Amino acid sequence: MSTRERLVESARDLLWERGYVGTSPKAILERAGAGQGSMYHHFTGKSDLALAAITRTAEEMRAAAAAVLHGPGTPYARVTAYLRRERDVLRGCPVGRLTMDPEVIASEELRAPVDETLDWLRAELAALVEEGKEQGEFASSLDAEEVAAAIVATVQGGYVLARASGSPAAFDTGVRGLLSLLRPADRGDT
Amino acid sequence: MSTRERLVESARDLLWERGYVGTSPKAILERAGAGQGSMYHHFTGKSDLALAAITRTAEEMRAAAAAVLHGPGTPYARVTAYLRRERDVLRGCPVGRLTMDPEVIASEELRAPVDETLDWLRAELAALVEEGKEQGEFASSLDAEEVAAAIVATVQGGYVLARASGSPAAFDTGVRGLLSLLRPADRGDT
DNA sequence: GTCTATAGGACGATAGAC
DNA sequence: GTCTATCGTCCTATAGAC
Repeated sequence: MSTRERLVESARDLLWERGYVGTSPKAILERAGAGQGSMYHHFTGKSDLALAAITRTAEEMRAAAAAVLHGPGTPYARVTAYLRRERDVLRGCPVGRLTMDPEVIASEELRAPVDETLDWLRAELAALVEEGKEQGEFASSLDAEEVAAAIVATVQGGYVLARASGSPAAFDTGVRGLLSLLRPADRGDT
Repeated sequence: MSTRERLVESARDLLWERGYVGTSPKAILERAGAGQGSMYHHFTGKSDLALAAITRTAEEMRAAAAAVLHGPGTPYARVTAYLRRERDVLRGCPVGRLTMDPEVIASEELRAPVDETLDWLRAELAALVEEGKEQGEFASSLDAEEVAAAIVATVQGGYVLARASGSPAAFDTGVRGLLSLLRPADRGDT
């Protein structure tokens, strides 16, 4: 792996773990096994490297979500698969956690990939819910955009509950609650 | 207000805005208009002051939530009132945001008030949902604990969506989605 | 109880050798 | 392209005067 590549990957790890404010260039360089010169050769500074890292993380997250959302099954089954897919729950969402970072939010450039990713996810889920409504799987009274926002919020908030309690169980409990509310009336399974 | 008091209030503001990692003693002192000696006289250090600040924030949050949750109305009405109560949405949740802070999560002492507050909120909502089930307002098939977790998660995740998009609207959209899923079948209003 | 002075190290960035 | 040296500032904490 090239030095540039190692820098981006190290920044991704640290951004996930400690956020932008909590991540120093020095820590990134140590993890990447590179000197300061390498970083300032490939990037203009901390924020430029962070942008590359965040952009890649956002891309990977979209790809992973798309794999499940565009998978097989009814809309409800695909929403379920998305909510239940394996997650490093206690590490939190590598994209969503950045919204709590004051310097990410203050920067149009750094916030953009975060916003776009969550917005894309919401739109994908909204399309899926809409499809479910057409097939009669979801109540026609539901607003697909609203329900999609609630789904994304439950996932993001699930990470908060899990990290607060120190256990992934809280995430799963919330997801089960949401799924029970979403469950088509004519189904009795779990 | 005493110097000690001003220190705690300044720390609360900055912890909310920038988190633990992003808040320096110097910034707290400047905001409080105090010298370093004052802080180290009243507290053993940054984490001790942060603990006092977090504890107070947690207490205030519980009191504010209790006022709505123990208010008048049916269980569904009270859940609605809780979800729709006025919030500084773009500032995020002063308690929940701390879960994204690596040093808060790493410290049993700092994490405890965060965990207890969210857990208390979940239990309060669970009791309310249970009450609603008994009154026939919520489906008896629902698990109160699970639904309560989904409600808390939606709120916490709503802050994430709002901050990502830079607009409080995303929070409200998610809340409307959750409320539509929770809404008793025999009701048709909004 | 509050102040200023100071410590020793980390912060983010730049310079210049190789 | 990568390195080390250095800059000026900020970090958290301690010392000691008042």
